[in-house]
Amino acid sequence: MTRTPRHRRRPEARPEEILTAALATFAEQGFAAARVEDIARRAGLSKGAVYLYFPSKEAMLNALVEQSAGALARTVEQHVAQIAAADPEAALRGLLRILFAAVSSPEVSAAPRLVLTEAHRFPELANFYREHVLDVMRRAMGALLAAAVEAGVFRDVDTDAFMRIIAGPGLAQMALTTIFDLKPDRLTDPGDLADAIADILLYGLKPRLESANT
Amino acid sequence: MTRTPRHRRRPEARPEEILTAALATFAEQGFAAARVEDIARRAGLSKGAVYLYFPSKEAMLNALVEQSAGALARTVEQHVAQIAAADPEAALRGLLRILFAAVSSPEVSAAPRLVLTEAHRFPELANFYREHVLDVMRRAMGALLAAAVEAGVFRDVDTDAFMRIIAGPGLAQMALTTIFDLKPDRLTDPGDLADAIADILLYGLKPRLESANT
Amino acid sequence: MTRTPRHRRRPEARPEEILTAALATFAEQGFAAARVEDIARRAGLSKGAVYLYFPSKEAMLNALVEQSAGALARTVEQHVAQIAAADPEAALRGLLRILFAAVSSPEVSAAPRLVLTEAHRFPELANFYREHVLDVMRRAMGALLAAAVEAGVFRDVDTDAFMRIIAGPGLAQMALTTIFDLKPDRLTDPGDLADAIADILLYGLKPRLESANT
Amino acid sequence: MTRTPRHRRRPEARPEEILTAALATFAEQGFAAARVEDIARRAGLSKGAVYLYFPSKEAMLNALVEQSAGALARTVEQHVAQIAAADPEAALRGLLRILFAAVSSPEVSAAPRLVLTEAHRFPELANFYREHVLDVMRRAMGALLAAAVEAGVFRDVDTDAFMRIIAGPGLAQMALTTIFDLKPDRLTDPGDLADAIADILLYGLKPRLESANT
DNA sequence: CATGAATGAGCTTTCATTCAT
DNA sequence: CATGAATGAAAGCTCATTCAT
Repeated sequence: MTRTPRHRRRPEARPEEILTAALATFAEQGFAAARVEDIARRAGLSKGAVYLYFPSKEAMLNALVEQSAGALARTVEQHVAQIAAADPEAALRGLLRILFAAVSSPEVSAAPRLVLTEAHRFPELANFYREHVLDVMRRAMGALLAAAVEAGVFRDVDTDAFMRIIAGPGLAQMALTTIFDLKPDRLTDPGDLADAIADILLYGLKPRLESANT
Repeated sequence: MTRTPRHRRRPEARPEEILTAALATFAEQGFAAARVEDIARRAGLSKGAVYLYFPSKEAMLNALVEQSAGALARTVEQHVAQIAAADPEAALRGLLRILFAAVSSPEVSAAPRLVLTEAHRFPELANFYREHVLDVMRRAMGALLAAAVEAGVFRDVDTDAFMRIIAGPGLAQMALTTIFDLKPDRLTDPGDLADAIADILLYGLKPRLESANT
Repeated sequence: MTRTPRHRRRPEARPEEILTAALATFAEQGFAAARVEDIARRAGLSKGAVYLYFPSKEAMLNALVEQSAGALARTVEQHVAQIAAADPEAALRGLLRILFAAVSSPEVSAAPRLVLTEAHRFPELANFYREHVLDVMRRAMGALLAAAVEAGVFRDVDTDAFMRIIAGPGLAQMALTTIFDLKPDRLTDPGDLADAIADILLYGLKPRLESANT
Repeated sequence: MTRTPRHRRRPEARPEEILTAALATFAEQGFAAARVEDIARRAGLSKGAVYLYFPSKEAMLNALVEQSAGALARTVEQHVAQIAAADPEAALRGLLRILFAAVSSPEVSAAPRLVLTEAHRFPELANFYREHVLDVMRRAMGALLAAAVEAGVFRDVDTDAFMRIIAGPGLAQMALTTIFDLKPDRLTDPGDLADAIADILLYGLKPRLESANT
C-alpha cells in the first residue's frame, strides 16, 4: 500500500499528488532548476500526463501555493480568536509554539519557504500570498496585541515592531535549520525554543526588580 | 564617443563590475534563471568577455558571495567588541540598528538574500557563508550576551533563543520589504523600527511595576 | 503524408539510424567538425531527439566504433581459421581479397577510417580498437604465418614484417582512394589488385629460375 | 639559448616558428580541435600576433603542408634517380629504409599524418599534396620498377600493385606506432624492419628451390 | 610589430511543451 | 486518460578573429 501501485486507486486525487510532488521538487531544486519530468516521476506519472492536469510548470507553482497557503494562517487565526481575549500571554506563547512547530516541520514549511524564495519573480504569487496569508496573520497578531493592551496585560507597543519580533525568530530558525543545517545547542525541541523566546518577549532581557522569571 | 566604445582601456576593475552586474541580475532573476548574457550587458560587455574573468556562472556566484560576505559580519563584530562590555543595552540597540539598516538597503542586503535563496542548492556556498558570516555573528552575539549577563544587565537567557530573537526581526523586515513590498505603517524609518524592537526586547511586553517605559 | 511525419511510430531502430547518420557525418567532417544537428537531420530527427538515445556526441562515436568494430576482424579470423592450415597460399590470397574488398567499400571502411583519424584524441577508443580489432587480426595473421611455415609452404619471416606487408597495401589503397581519389590505372577491381599484390607477396619481385609466374 | 628569449633574435623567422608550433598542435589535437591560442603560445607569441603572419587558421594548415610536403618526396626522388638504374634491388631496399625512417620520426611524419587526417575536408590540400608529393613518389616508384624490369632484375608486375606494396607497410607501421602505440616485437629498429620487408618483397614468401634467402 | 581584451557566431546540451498513438 | 518520443527555443560556454592601444 505504501508502494506506488501501477494503477492508482483514486484517479481524482491526481492533481493533489502532482502538487505534492511539485512542492517537494521545487523545495529541493528551486522552481527554475526543477524539472517537470522529476515532478512527474515523483508523482508516478509520465511527463506528458502532468500537462493533462496543469497547463504549465508555473501553473503548478501557483496551484501549489494557493492550496497550501491558507493552512498555517488559518491555524494562527483560530488560535488567536480562541484565547487572545481570555489569556493574551498564553495566546502569545501558543502562537510562538505554532510558528516554531510549523517551521520545524519540513513538510509544513516547504510551501512558505518556496514563496520566500520564488515570490520575487512571480508578482502574482506574492500578491496572493500577501493577501491570503500575510494579511490574515497580520490581522490575527494585531488583534492579539490590541486585546492584550486593552486588557492591560501588554504594553502598548508598535504593531509592526510586534509582528516582526513575533514572526522573526521563526524565520531565523527556519533559515538556520533548513539552509545552514545549524541546530540550537540546548533547546533542540522547537517547543522549548519557542517558550524561551516567548519568555524573553514577555519579560524582556533586563531583569525585573519585582519577581517573575517564567 | 560617449557611446560605450568597442574596446575599453583595460580597466582592472572589470571583475568587480561583472560581479556587481551579476549580483543585481541574480537578485532579480535568481541564479538559475539569470542569463550570463544579461549580466554581461549590464556590465557593458559581450557574453564572451565575461568568461575572460570567470570560468563559469557558478564561479561568479561564489566570487560574489566571498566578496560581499564579510562586510556586515565584520561591522557587527566590531560594534559588539567596542561597546558590549561598557554598555550592553546600547550595544543591543546599536546591533539592531545595524541589522535594520543593512536589511533596508537593497544593495547591502542583496548578497545575503541571494545566499538565503540559493545556498540550499550550493552546499559549498552554505559552508562558506556559515563559516565567514554566521559563525562570526554568532560569536559576536554570544559575546554580547555573555558580557551583559556577566555585568548583571541582562538576564541569563538561552544563547540560541537570544540570537534568533535578535536576528529574526531583521529577517522578517527583509522578507516583508523585499518580497512583499510591505512597509511598516508608522515606523517607516529603519532606525525607529529597530529602536521599537530593541525596546520590546529589553523591557518585554509585560508592563513593569518598578518604573514603566513607553 | 509521405512527408516525414512529426512523430514516427516508435521504431526501435532509432539508435542504429542515428549511428549510421553519425558515422556518415563523422566520416565527412571529422568528429570535431561534425555538428550534432547534421547527424540528427540525416537521421530524420531534430537535434534534441538525438539526446534521447545518446548522452553526448562522444558517446555516439564510442557506440559507433563498438558496433562496427568487430565485423571485419571476425571475418578475417574465421577466414584464416577455416583454410589457413589446409592451404596457406589460398588463405593469404583470400585475406588480401577480404581486406581490399573492405577497403574499397566506403560503408565498410568508414568506421576504421574514423578510428584512424580520431583515435589519437580518444585513448579509450584506441584501446577498444586495439583490443577488439587489431589484436584479433594480429592473432589471425600470426596463426596463418605459423601454419604456413609449419607446413613448409612459407619461409620463416618475421611476424611483424609479415603483418605490415599484408595489411599495409590495403591501407595505402584506402588512403589513395578515399582521401586523394586516386584509382589504379589498370587493376580497377579490388579483387584483381589484391591478387596482384598477393602474387608479389608470394613469389617476390625477383624472377625465379625454377618455374616463373606471371 | 634553448630557452625562448623574451626578444627573439630573428624576427624574420617568425612564420616558420609559427608553422612549427601549428604543426605540433594540429598533430596533437587535429585541425578542428586545435586552438590558435595554443599555437601562439607554443610559438612564444600572443594570439593576435599570429594573425600578422597568417590570415586564418586554415592558411596555417595550407602553408604548413606546402612547406613540409616536398621534403620526403624529393628525398625519394633523388634516391631513386641515383641508384635505380645501377642497382634496383639496393634502390628498393633504400627506398623502404627511407620510408620507415620517415615514418618512425614523429617530426618528419607529422605533416604527412596531418594530411592523411585532414585532407578529406580540405580538397585544395588534397590536390596540392597529390600533385607535389604523391605524383612525385609515383613517378619515382614507377621509374624504379621500369628500370628494374628493363634490366631483368624484377618481374614485370603491375605498377599500382607495386606502389601499394611498397608504400603500404610504412603506412601500417605509422598507424600502429602513432595511433595505437604498438611496436614490433623483435625488429624494433625501423631499418631492420624495412630490411625484413624488403626481403619478403624481393624474394617472396614461398621458398625458392635455387638458393637465395636475403 | 605586438598585445590581449573584446566580440559574436556557433556549438553542445537541456528541458518545457506538444502530440500521435 | 496516459504515454513517451519528438520538438525547438534557449542557455552556457568556446574560440577564430578583430582592433585599440
